[in-house]
Amino acid sequence: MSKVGRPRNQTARRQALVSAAGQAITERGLEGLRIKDIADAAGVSQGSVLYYYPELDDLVLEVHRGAVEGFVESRQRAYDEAAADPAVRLRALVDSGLPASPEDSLHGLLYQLHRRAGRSPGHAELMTSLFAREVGLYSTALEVGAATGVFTLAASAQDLAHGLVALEDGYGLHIVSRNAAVRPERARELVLAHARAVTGCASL
Amino acid sequence: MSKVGRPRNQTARRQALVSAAGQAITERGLEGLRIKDIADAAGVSQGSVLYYYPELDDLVLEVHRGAVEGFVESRQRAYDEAAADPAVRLRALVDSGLPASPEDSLHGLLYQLHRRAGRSPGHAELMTSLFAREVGLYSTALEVGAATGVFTLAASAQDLAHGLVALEDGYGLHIVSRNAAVRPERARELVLAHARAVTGCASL
DNA sequence: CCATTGTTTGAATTTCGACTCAAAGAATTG
DNA sequence: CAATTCTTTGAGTCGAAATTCAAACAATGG
Repeated sequence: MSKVGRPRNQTARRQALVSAAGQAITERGLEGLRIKDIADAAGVSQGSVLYYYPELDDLVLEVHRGAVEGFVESRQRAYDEAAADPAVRLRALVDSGLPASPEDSLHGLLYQLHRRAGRSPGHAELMTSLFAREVGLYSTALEVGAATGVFTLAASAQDLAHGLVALEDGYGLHIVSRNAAVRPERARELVLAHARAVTGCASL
Repeated sequence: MSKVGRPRNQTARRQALVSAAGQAITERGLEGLRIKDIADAAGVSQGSVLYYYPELDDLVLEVHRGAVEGFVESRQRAYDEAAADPAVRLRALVDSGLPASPEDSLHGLLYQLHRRAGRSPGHAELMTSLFAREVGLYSTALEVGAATGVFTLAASAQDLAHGLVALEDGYGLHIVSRNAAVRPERARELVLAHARAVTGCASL
């Protein structure tokens, strides 16, 4: 028995491919995604890509999963690293949620991948999960603020959190789509103004 | 001179092709768009499609233009046909701005086409123009309400209008992407709640 | 150091859809 | 109706990218 043969580090290779695919999608878009690009970016042959991902859709789904994970973690980190003051933390959340420019690659990638959601249940699930987690972050921030008396919420934390995430998504969509009327700085100001309004916290 | 030959109704044919292309995009997505599908939907041969649109991108741009135009007109109509009461009119705008279901084809089409904006200036321009016109509609509604004393605006009509459009876009994106946590009815309620908050108009 | 199995390659093949084009069909003018 | 030009067709060509595959290349166990 036990002819192990050669149990290589498949996970490492897979990880490299996912990262390479993300890069390729960022550069040429989902539509223009070619196996060759992924292979080149990862420094392997086309055959290797297919060896690990006979179904290319699985790879794209993995890219999506990775992007969602990375994004949520970065926001969680922004929240945790901000000073404990609820207003500061809420502001940190807002700052971490908008694309800094039309070239912001993580946001660009996420919007690209979200488009698949209408057609693919797997992607829809990831988008749903991202939304839920972002709502969770905002909810917590709002509730802590309310509990400490810094915020006076205009509605349930849940509802307000939904609104903030949707607002961010709307502005973000316009930013990455190069709508000249929506500049990142302006979007940030408007989201903050909205946050100020619904929390009754002037120091935001 | 003057051998007119056969000046057919090119515009009618073009219009038919644009409509057929819109249908094809709705069904298979921008990525999967094939000349054959357009031809089939229009009931002509592939050659004819190329005869009128040697550059397929031009056709897609035309689809986008048509979708934007149709959407803006439908909202304008919704606004005009509502009773003159500012609150009723604002509500009509909100109602006409959200997809009624994940299958809403006009909204679906628009989100699909907006994705090209990041990569194509022509599409970016259309998206920008749509945004500006929607903002215009909301601005007017808000200003009329403020002038008649029905609304008490929490900020400039411009800024509030931006916020309402972005909010709609954000929720709309989740709806067409089949995010189960964002139901059309709920989204509508939340947008209205936001409108109520920023206008101080309880009867909204 | 040989046997076994996992991995990688790249050339050959297949697939699919865009694009070409010559010929046929239709409207208009005179 | 003859001449002219616009329109339509669809079979054939072309090219790009996916997919296959047999052979070469490790790593590990014994």
